[in-house]
Amino acid sequence: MEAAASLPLPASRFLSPPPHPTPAAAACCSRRNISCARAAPRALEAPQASRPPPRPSPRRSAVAEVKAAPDPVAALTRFEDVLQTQDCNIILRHYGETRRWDELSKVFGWMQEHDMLNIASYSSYFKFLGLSRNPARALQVYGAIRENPTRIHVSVCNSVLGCLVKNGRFDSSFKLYDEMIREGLSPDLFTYSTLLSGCMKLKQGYTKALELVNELNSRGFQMDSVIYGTLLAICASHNCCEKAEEYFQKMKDEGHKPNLFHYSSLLNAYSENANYEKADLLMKDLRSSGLTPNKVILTTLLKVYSKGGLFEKARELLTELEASGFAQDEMPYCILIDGLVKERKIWEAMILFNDMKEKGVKSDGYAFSIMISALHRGGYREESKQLAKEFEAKNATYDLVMLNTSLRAYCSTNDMESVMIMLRKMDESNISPDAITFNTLIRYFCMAKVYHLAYKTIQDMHTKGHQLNEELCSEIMMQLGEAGFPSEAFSVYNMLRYGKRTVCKSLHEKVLCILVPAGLLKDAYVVVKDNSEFISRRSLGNFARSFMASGNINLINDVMKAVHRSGWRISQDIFGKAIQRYIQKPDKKQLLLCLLDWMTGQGYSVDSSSRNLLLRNAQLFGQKQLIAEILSKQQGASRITSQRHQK
DNA sequence: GTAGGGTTAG
Repeated sequence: MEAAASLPLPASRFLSPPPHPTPAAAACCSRRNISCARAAPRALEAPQASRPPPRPSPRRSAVAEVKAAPDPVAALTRFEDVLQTQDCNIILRHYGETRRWDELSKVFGWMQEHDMLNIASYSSYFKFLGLSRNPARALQVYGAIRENPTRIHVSVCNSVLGCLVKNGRFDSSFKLYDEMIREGLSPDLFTYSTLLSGCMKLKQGYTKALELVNELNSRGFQMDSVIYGTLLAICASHNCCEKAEEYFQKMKDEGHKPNLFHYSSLLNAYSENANYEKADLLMKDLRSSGLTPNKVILTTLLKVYSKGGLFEKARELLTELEASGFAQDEMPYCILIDGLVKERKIWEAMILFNDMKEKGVKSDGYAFSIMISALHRGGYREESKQLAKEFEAKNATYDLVMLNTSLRAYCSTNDMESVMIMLRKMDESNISPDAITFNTLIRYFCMAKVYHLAYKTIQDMHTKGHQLNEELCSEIMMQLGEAGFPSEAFSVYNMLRYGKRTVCKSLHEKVLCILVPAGLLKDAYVVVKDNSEFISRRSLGNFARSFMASGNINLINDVMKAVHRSGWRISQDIFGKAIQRYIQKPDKKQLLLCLLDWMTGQGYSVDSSSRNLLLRNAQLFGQKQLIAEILSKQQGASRITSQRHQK
């Protein structure tokens, strides 16, 4: 404070004509938290023509100066003796309302350092952090609040929750809400409408909304028109048409007059099932209640007709929309074009699309993407690609859907150059690919037989956390195997296997049939060890024989056990191959003895040629006696087992 | 001047 006062301040800021009231009086008023402007009885004095206009109070002019300052923090520091928390809040809101997020955070930080935060500061700041898409910062600031009364203050809580919901962090908003309740929050209707709006885009949103409605009822709250509005929208987006009707009626019964938003939500709920009879009745109700349908209502009605296949009525309505100037953007056309396309009236759709263009209606890509996809689906690949090119020539901006749509059109006509242009556009526009993008590319690379690119794309897709398409990837796994890339094939297998979903049982055998001929026996062993029950005897046998012949000798016994666990009786020739391997490596005698012991335990025995081989070479192991004993024990055990089998 | 919601197209 002292430091600030000693700064070389420009004289004009403080030495302007004496303020009214005096600084001392202002300080006195502000300490008692009385607005100086109100305390001064200027309004009662008859204004004289000759009197100068009243001067703003020092606090008000300080606020004005900070708002106008190029560096708000420096300006705040200059006025820190004058400004109070509510003044700083005005400044904070100013930066929020003018969307100067950087200054907003700096002002908040300054207030924090100077211990000048109150409930209103937090509430406003969280609201603006929501608008500036910065929920992480809101959580950080909220988490740092130590005082419990502030932490559980209802408007602070509501604004943090609102910030999360606005940014799509629905799950964390519900979690945080539970925590707030545990800490002592008493929610109000604002809290509930905030949380309910989070249910709109949630998969299980309707169920969650019901929970919240029950909770607010049990706390003794009455639903108001805002809550009903949110609920109707939730019903519409979750295809709960009857529930929407019920709420609409209940709301009316409780004396709330529905507005156009309520009507359009219910109308939208009717459009999902194309319930045009009810929609027509609702329109009558709307008009008789004195409301006038607006663009959105009429466009939603068009959706009802279009989804219901009532194309004549839809066309009439579109003409009406055009006449009212409500068809200046492409949306109503898109609705009708989409309806026609879904009824396979693709050429009618095309005619309407061309009409729209001739009328000079600008497309941001929606109408184009509907037509491009429709042509592609209908097998009109070249026409589809031509439209993609037309859009590309007219429009510089793309979004993810339009990029995916164009990409598919180019891929299916094998236009590699255009594919690459689309990928570059994607990079330039900072658009992250989604699962559709990846699968389109993977399919294309596979079709074009550039398997290494298909493989790279699968890797990329997996790294970015997308669920792989099993059918497609397993096809590429096979192709990689055939093309001589068994390690890559195995890597695709692992990405599928260790992705979240369970994989098709036949996948294991497929990869095994790639790994074994390629000599990747250790990888093959990994596959067999975990999935032997899904692998055919034939493939198991091939694997075991190959492994005994050239697999890692230290794993031979493990492989035997794994194959045995599948329920398959290991054939003699496989044991024979294993024994030949061991004889070549006398230093592995312990492993050999283990194998022979294990065989005895499982009722296996070596055949006569292996037996002779062993006895002949027993001195190599220096265990002639021991080996002879084991073999004779094995024969005895085996005799009993085979007798048992014969019975 | 602390906090709330909702409508149409790929």
